[in-house]
Amino acid sequence: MKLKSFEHFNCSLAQTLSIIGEHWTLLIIRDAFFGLCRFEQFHKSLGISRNVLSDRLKKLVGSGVLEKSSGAGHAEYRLTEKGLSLQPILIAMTQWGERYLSHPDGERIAFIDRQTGMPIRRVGVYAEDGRELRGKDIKAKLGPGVLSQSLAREPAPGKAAESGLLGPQSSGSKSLNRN
Amino acid sequence: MKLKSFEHFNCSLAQTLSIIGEHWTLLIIRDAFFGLCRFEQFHKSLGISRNVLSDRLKKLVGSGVLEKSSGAGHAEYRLTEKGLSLQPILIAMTQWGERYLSHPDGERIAFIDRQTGMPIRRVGVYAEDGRELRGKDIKAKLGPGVLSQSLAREPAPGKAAESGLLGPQSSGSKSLNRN
DNA sequence: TTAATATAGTTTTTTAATAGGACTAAATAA
DNA sequence: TTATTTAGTCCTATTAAAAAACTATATTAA
Repeated sequence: MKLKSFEHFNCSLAQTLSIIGEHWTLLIIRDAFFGLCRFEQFHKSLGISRNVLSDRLKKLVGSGVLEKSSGAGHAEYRLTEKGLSLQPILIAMTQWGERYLSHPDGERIAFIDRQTGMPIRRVGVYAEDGRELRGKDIKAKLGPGVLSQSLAREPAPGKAAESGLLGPQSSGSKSLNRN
Repeated sequence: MKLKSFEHFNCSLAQTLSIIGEHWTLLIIRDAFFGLCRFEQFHKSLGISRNVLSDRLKKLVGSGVLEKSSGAGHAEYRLTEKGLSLQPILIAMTQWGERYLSHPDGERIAFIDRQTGMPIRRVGVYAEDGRELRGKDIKAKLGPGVLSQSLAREPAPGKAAESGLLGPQSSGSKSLNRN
């Protein structure tokens, strides 16, 4: 059957994954952050099949993450503002890999504040006053984008409620953590 | 052909994707953050095929993101410390979706500091002194985990250099942005 | 001008992964 | 004992990805 898409879930995470969650997509974006912009560059850098690369670039242009310019005889793909805003996600994932999948020879990559030369603060969840938050320090508050719909619509029989994605209790605010 | 795995790239992001980058995986983890812990709960919540769910749960246990306990007659899957540390990634992706894929009825989800009741600071990249950094404010510094290997090993002929993933210039520190 | 090369794809074939449903085994409840 | 719940496994049809060959266009070299 056709690969199930996440874009019909009324969930910001699921819809984000429908754009950047496909195989290869985030590595293409990563290369774009490192300055690659041409088809052959992505192909060589990643070893990705040309047909898949072609498909992914089209989708990324279509979703506004990359923009294509066919200026000087050859195509160029560059990150838009929307694409540049993925930077915290990429860095958070890289830092997680550095921490939990570390290389025996030591650190692979660190991110430096160009202005001061100091390492950046670890990407994490911080309170407005700067405290670092984790697990049950944080709760998720649902807004009208999910609540209006979940009150108005009945889920199709035999299918899981898509708003039910938010957990067993379906309204109010929930801990983003066990218990 | 077999789906190409990213785990042999010497790259923290690629290896992280080899663990959490498969179809459905991040939504399973999301549900685990919302307190779901049983096979049938994930199946119903997501509408995922049972065989795929079984496969993903096994892999997540194998990589230490979830732990399985078969205590009270039924299996339970719970986030480990390693899994809980994915929270900033999930929240950053959710916030990106809120911002760029917004729902017509308004906000879907916001994250609240339980202690103060205030919204959390947006997950982003911050300097040690608290300034928010973006694009070319940040540079990537390569460490021994990539440099020692890239000096010692020659890439296989006909294959892209895996350390070449870090862009056209292969050592020193690079901007994590175009320019 | 013609030939060679570079670039950006498309097409084709093979194989693996997913969707969906049926089935199974064990434990629990009625 | 029988029914039900739970956590899977198994099977089939279809889709997506890998790999390589091919095409079209533009640029460069002879």
